[in-house]
Amino acid sequence: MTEFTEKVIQLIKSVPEGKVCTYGGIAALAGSPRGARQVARILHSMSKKEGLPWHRIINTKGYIVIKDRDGFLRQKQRLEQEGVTVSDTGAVDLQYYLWSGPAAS
DNA sequence: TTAGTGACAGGCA
DNA sequence: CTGCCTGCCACTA
Repeated sequence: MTEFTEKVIQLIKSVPEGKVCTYGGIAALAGSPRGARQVARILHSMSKKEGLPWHRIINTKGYIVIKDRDGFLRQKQRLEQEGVTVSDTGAVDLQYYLWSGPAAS
């Protein structure tokens, strides 16, 4: 459990409902602008712990990109459940739902 | 140790 | 928006 990992987890848990954040954004806030992939790996590892709102993390294009088909569906449903509009393809309106960090609160 | 791979990002056509 | 390619970092065989 590195410091980077803890920060990433804290940030993700800090994302308000109805908002989403990008992998790169979380990585940057955690102190590693190039750690987007590590953020993804952390999410994949922590996904089994339902305590983390991993469904609010998407890629920089505003699209849900996930390896597991079921995971994609669960994420889409959870986002819509929080009031986030998600297209069938997994597209999210970043300019309205993007969360830029704790300072944005 | 090297090679392959991935829930990514950014630049370009 | 879509497709292709390069760069990054950590994990696995």
